[in-house]
Amino acid sequence: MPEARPGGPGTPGRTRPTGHDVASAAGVSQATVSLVLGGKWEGRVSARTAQKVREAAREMGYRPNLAARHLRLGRTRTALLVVPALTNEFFAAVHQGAVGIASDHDFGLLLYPSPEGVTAAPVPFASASAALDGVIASSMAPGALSALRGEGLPLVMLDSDDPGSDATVNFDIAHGMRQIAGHLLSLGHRHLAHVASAIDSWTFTTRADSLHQALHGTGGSVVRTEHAPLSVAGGLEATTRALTGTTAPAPTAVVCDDDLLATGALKAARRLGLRVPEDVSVTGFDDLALATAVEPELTTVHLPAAEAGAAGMRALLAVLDGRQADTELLPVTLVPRTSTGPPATAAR
Amino acid sequence: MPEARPGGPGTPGRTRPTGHDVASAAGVSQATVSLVLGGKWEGRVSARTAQKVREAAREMGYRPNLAARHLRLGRTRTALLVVPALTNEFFAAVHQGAVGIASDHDFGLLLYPSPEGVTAAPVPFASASAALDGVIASSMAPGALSALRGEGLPLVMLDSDDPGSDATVNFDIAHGMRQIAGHLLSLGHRHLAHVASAIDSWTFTTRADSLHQALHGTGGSVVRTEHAPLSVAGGLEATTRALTGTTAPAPTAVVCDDDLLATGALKAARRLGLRVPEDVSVTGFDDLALATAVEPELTTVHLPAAEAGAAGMRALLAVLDGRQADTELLPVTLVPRTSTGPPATAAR
DNA sequence: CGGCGGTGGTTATACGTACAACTCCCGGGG
DNA sequence: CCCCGGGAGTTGTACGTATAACCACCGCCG
Repeated sequence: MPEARPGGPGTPGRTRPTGHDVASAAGVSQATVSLVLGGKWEGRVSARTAQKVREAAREMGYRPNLAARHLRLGRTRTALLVVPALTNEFFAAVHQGAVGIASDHDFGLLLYPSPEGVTAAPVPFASASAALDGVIASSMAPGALSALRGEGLPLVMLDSDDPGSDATVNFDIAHGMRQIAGHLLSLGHRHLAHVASAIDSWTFTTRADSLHQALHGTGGSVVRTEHAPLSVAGGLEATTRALTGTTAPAPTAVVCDDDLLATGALKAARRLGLRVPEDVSVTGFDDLALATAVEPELTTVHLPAAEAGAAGMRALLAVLDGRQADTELLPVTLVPRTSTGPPATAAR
Repeated sequence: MPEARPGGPGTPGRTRPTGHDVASAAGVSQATVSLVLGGKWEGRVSARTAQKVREAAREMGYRPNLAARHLRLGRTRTALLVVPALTNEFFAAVHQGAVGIASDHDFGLLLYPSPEGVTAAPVPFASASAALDGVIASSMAPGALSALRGEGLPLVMLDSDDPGSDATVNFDIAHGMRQIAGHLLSLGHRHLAHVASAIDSWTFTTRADSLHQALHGTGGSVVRTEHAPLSVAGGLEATTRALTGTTAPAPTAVVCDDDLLATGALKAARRLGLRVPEDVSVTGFDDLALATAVEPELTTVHLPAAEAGAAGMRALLAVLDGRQADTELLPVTLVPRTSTGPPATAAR
């Protein structure tokens, strides 16, 4: 009893050719088509037949129906990338890196930009995308991924110390902060202000810890710490507090947790009538495009964001292949620009 | 003859429950499960049975297999968003808007960030994602989508005049440029420089045309036009050329095609020893976060990028529903900030 | 001359869902 | 008393693919 075509009678247009169509065009069976196009025909199909099949497929513009393949194989070749707010250029770069590797391996990459900051609402799976082979989560709080955990999906974490993941990709933050500290110390700075993110995530606690450890036993120290939401406005306010406070030794440099905060710091200095870097030095972190857009350009630490996305995707593919995927630590580099210089009171 | 489970014997873990599992748990047939969970059981299944089914489904954590559903229905509830370079915050916002609407309607949204500028390489479909219901393309040159056209997929274009699309969403650029022109004229400016994008796309030819039309018959005019790649560095160079040229009446304001160029213009002015806005005014376009990050903050035109993404997704859904989806024109608003002011030589 | 292995395919499922068509049961009207 | 209608489910496909299992043919060896 023939059933009405799901496409319905309202679809007079072209229907895409299937493996059966290719088969009859080439005078073989659908199984042979699948074998040939799947690449595993060595010793099962003659070279001449294989050629005939490939030709027919090309002429008809055949492309396999992914839904059918996914159903058959139980895998979808689709991964999900979870990031906090894609409007931060950093995560856009992460995505770009990941999508590059993904499409190299015929993988689709879905993107879930978590609505708010790092400790976002749990990722909603019941809704859209239940057909995933794995997940890459960037800078997410462990809690936000509890819904994921239950799915038993392979999970790769970027920039996190979550122990529940199958693989991890991190930046060498400690080294970056040592570079920042070393740079400022060598310029003659001893008293630093730290403008830190108010978000209590591993990403930023690590940055704070690394800064303090880098200064340990060097004669330099953080004389003031201010917390701020991760934005230009936040950096402006926090820096204003840090520079107008009544700390005994006034800070001669402001170390910021990222470039947004550092940009705010530049604005704060200007409004306070301070010149950068003559009166106060400012450093950022991440090396966003913003760092070279502002004046003076920011001394900052470059994080290879795209490379992190790529590494995350590679790690996920490795896990899906059953191969071992270990923790990876990506190198970072200091980029000295014009927002830092010797303090006016340089004691040399 | 029972076949080995595709998952293979290497998967000892949990397999997800299927509609059949739910059916036997509830003591009904799989068809009934599908009916109830599909929501179309009115008059076909008793309320008590429906309740039983829903309960069983919830307890077992049942979620339908999307691949199977897609195969059966011939639709995938997945769309593709094509943007030029996601690292531009503007397109990140477009995506955010689109993904919001998409997930409201249980749609997945794939993202294809075209590697280079607007007139990018044709979108590669043979590779990753052949299972799409429709495409939204933002600021893409018509040529880049030729591969798409052949697919016969529903296509919504953002910020383009491509006639081949099923629906279009545009910004009211003409109004924005009239606002810019009016603002500068009322401040007393008569001689303007135009720093335009070197990219020859509808987006930017429209901006140039609108500027000239807005000035027509007002006494103001563009005395100098410089083209530049769409970046801060490009804006810097082009503005330097525009301000050091030997045009008879020197421009007192620089109108830039977007905020990146305007940021470059600020840097150029500073390097030439000109104060903004006392010696020269600068305007941007788009109202990126960058506009308030720089000093002085940019007078610019706000484009509702997220709303455009949302409108595009809504239009696509409408087309897929067989409803008519017409061209939509989104309103834009001038945001006066501190990068504009009366010219020093204000002839009033 | 019979059997045997290899070459070159084909046939038959099964994946999980949505839905058309069928079945069964029960009450009421002619 | 028989048939009809409709409520409540069930049975049977079909979507397009990947692959296990089967099979026909041919040449060759013992």
